Amino acid sequence: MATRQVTVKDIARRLRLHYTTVSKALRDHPDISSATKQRVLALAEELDYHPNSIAKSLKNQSTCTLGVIVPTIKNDFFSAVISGAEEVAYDREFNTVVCQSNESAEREAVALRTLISNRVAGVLISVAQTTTSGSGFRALQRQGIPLVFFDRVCDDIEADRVVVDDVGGARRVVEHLIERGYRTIAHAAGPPNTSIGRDRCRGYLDALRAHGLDGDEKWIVHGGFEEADGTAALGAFRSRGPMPDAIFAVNDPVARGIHAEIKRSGLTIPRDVAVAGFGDNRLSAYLDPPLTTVSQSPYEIGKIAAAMLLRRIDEPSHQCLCETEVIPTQLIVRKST
Amino acid sequence: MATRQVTVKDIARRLRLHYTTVSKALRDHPDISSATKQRVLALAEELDYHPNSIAKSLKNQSTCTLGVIVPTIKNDFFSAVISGAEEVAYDREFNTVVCQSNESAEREAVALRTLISNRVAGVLISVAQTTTSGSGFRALQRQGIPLVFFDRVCDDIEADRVVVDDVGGARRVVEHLIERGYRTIAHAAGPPNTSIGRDRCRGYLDALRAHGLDGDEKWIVHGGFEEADGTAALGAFRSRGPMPDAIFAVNDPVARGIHAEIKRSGLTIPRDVAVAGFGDNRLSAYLDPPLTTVSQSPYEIGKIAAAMLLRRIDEPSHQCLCETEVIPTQLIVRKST
DNA sequence: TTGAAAGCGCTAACAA
DNA sequence: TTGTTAGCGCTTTCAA
Repeated sequence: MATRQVTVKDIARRLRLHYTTVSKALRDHPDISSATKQRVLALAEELDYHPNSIAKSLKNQSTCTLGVIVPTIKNDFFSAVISGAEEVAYDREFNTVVCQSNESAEREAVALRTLISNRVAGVLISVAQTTTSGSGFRALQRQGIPLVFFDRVCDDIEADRVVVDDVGGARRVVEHLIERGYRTIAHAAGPPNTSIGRDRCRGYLDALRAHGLDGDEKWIVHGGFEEADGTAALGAFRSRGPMPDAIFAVNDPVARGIHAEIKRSGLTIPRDVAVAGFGDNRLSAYLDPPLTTVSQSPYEIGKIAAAMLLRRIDEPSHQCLCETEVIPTQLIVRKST
Repeated sequence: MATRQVTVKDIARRLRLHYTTVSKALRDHPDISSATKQRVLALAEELDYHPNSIAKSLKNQSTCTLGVIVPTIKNDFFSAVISGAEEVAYDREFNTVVCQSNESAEREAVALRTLISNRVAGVLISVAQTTTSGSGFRALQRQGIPLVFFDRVCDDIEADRVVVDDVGGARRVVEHLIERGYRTIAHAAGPPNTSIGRDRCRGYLDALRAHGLDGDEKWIVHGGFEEADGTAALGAFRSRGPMPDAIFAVNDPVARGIHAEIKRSGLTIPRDVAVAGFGDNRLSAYLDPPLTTVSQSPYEIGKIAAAMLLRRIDEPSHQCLCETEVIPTQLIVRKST
């Protein structure tokens, strides 16, 4: 135990062969006679040889590793995306290393540097809430490492993207509220510096406008993506006068905060206030009443994003024309509206 | 773009220094004059130099990477464990690569081989449901790579472990059922080849025995860890005669399957049948009625397991004395019992 | 204080 | 068919 790991040289020495011969034999190179190959393979097995992919990567100047950076993996959505991406990577014998930014731009930058240093073949990223500039991502591109954004994208940078139809999904759910007869519809919006925050807000406003309902600034409150932000948002609405008929939250956690706070204050959902979210988290179906929301297909997003990234890795040539894949959403109507 | 990444040699050439001098300067080696260091650092910055950790790893014969293998990351418990582990690793500037076995022993073996090939410094693992032998793990140890099991351990192998007090937790929740007056208490057990399946079943039997309630074989049904296994278990109980008073499930997803199926069949929880789980998944508090369960601290488990692993990595010397850390559990009583 | 040489494990190109 | 040489980017040891 704790003995140095066995290398091609160890095998070569024991077989009185040159180590390059062993190397070729192990990779089933046509040069080598099948008799030799068998001897080599047998001894490799016996000695418990494991090829050193670090050395291989150094030699090949490339790794078979995809980096993934997400705000957190403790989140239905991101963990499903990662699963999807990993699945695709696995089929191509690529590894996946996952980093969490914890919504911190600084930590995201560290992750980025680490991935560059590890010479990953490509990076999938959903940007942190506090990230304001795309300069860190440009560093990746300067190193020739392809980059695919998913879900939360960075606008000031040219790169492939996989996003859900945030504007459309938001519009759809707000239209649903309008159809149900709600008239003063508030929006617990996300951080305005995030793409999904902006887009979902735009969808909300689009829907109102399309139905001749003026969007009133006082019915929009910006916050983060957590449950606590929902609680805070409700407080803000309350302080601004009478309660709205309905509230559309930027995502399900925020909706959950609102949902809980409304119930806590003795009001009834949806009779007094209707609530809708975005994202269709696992939990949302179990709330009482269950939450109306918009489903995005995270597993699919992961698969598509990884496939896109692998395509870029395969053909680094036409680096210029960036694609944006928009994944359609689905309105999930439940009892909260 | 797509230009070769810059190396110490590039910096050296531009500065008319030897590349080893640059290497030392970058690492702030005392040999080098501060004037030179500054020039090197400045140019490194300007040229966007990123050290190649692959080369470094090859040279040092070691990486700063921890491998983590879990059945799936789409699971509260495992994703929280990973978060905890990553946190500890991050503080020590270690990377974390996460692999999913999807509960398949074969895929787990592939992950193990990959991690060995990538010469990770250590491995954290919670074994797949279908893994029967520990031989794959022994391969790791033969390579001198330390291994820490968490939650689902492998008994026929000597290694560090971090487990929750499965026996105690199960006993505690079953005792709670007995105290509430339930008498025929069934157990939807896990796969008998998993450590947690066996231990939770043992805790269940211990509690019954301690209170003079004979464990009857017909009240134990073995299955997997998924919601569907709960549905199946309830079917099995039903076919064996009248319903039990209470059912203790090996984990929360299984309890959820049972919970839903009981409601579907028109019975009331806990009046007709009480249900308890294990694990305190996020969802469980939101069921109607909310699920009584046992909380294990996954984030803590991850932190402790990673710390244990790092200690082993730091001091590979006393490889023999293996520790087992048992994390206490907490009974969470809710309305389902 | 800086430079030179060697080597980590592997592969590719070429030579025998 | 097998062997030789060189080099990937870095660090370590020793020499200048």
